[in-house]
Amino acid sequence: MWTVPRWVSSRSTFEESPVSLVTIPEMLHQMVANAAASVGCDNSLVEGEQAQPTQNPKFGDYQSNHAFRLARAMGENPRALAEKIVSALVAHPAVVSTSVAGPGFINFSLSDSFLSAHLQDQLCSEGGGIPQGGAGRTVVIDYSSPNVAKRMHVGHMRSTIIGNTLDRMHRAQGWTVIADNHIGDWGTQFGKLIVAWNRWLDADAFAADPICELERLYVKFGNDADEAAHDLARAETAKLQAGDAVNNALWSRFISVSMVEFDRVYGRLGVAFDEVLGESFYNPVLPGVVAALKAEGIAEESEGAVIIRWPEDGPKGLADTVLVIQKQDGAFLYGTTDLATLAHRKKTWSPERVVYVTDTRQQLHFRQVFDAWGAWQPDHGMDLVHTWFGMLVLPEGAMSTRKGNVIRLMDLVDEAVSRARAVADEKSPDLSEDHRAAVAEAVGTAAIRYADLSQNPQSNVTFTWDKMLSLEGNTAPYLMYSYARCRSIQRKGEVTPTTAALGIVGPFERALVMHLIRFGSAVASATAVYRPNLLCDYLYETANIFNRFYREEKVLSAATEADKERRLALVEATASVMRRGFAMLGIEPLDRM
RNA sequence: GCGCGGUUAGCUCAGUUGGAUAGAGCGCUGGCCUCCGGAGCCAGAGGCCGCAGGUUCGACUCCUGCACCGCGCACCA
Repeated sequence: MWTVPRWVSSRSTFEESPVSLVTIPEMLHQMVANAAASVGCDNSLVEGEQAQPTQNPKFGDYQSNHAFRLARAMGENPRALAEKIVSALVAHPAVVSTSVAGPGFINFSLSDSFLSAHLQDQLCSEGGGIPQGGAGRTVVIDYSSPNVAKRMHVGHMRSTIIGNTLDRMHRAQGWTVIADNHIGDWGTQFGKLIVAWNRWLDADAFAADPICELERLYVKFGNDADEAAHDLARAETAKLQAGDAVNNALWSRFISVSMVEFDRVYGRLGVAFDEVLGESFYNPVLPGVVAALKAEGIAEESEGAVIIRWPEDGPKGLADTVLVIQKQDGAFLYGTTDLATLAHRKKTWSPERVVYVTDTRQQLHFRQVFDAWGAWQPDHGMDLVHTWFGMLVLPEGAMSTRKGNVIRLMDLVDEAVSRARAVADEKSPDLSEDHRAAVAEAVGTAAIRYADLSQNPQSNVTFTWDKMLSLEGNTAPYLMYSYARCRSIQRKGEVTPTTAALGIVGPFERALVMHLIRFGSAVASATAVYRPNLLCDYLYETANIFNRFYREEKVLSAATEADKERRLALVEATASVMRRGFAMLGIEPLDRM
């Protein structure tokens, strides 16, 4: 069996590298800025700029737009300034040529040997070219958060998949990640469930499929409960909260059967948490939170409830809004829990950042919570991020248990795997039964993840089976197929690729190398804006460019041994980037499919 | 009413600090050699980037106004 080769740098020390730790866009910008300074420009007029890859190879490899920005700030003609800057550029071994184009673009062409050396360094570096900007830093990521006693449906999918991918992306960049599943395991629904359990439980049904029976009971309560049942439910909730032994035993049973069900889905989708601290975990400290907020003058009593109120001239978006942290009847709300959760996270992990992954409807809520927390703990020092995503709706409108149009996450996974199985049976009859089953599982679950991840998270999603489960075009199977092609070539190549063999001959090899060296910055920028779709785009392009290379250049039957070894090295470079990308997206790399 | 999003090809959607000729998938049309995997590749048709102004060397991108759609705004999460 082919194994993943270990890359060995052909250079003796990292210091000899012409690339250093600076990225190419940074390096080129620095050259331009130095030249600009030498002709009397003040670079501080424009901050935070970088060079960028060109759209079209005819403009060279990278372009700088620095002259435009300087020219604006200085009131000069951009084209003339660009020419002045270019004439002052200091020669650099990596740069083959520079030119001024159009109204003032400064274009660079880089040498092939520099580009392949850069790729070598990337492949030999610890993160495979992914900047380790998270080393020594801790982030808590809060995602998925389903409610106990109900099966997960496709409405839970986005938080789970996007959150898990952000989790993986952060880990790949060296962050210490605490993935926390803040499950909904507390509240008045348990009183109802206990009443329904006592009245209508079908023990056999519970034994066969516990969470299905719990759902039935909950729905039945909603449909059939009379006034007396509702009164009783309130009493049972009160008993539970007072620590009644029987109710507590039932409650923990509801939670444990729910967790078993959740874990089944998580396992198939490649999702795992470090902590599962639900709402109930914080329940004991909530009275203290409210008392503290009142004592600080942050919260006040109003109409019998305890609220936090923002004035008319309050922060943007919060003006004239209210957050209720304790109801008239004394019960606490999720805002209260969220504040207690922040306190716990600060005390336990002291993270640099806390990231919440929820849908758009909770934007106001988290602004309120973050602002209230800042007022309560002004020196907390945590960066609080709510990265929201758009609504998932069905073509016929909202999904609701009442309408009976919920699509369960497990059913979606089953359907995806079964469709993938049909394709595997058709396309790869030579693989064994077990092998095809494993391929179908990997392809089906990856297709679901990718279908969600490849969209801009903030767009709304209209759910359709065919879109969700497509196996052609810009989908996970396409990426996986391209990877399997790499592996197939390697299996048959019987030559261990080495970084020393890396090089560039011709436009297709060059395009591939140019793209592969952008991997790190693609990961970094996707993470910076919490948008996995940018990473999907990058990997889709990787597959595209590789497939073009594959079509145009023979690897195993290359004209010379040098061509073959060089191209085999490029194949492994591509596979290596894809493996790392797949790991972040939660896609299993398959050698055959 | 206030706030947050959205409006890009027939459909579903990308479009990173404002950059050179606005991209992809699906669908449609036409191709792919006895050679590394056809879940693939190549080519073509298809656009008033919601409308109207503004900012500037340059606007799908920034600003203002308008239209339509979605969501949120005190005791659910």
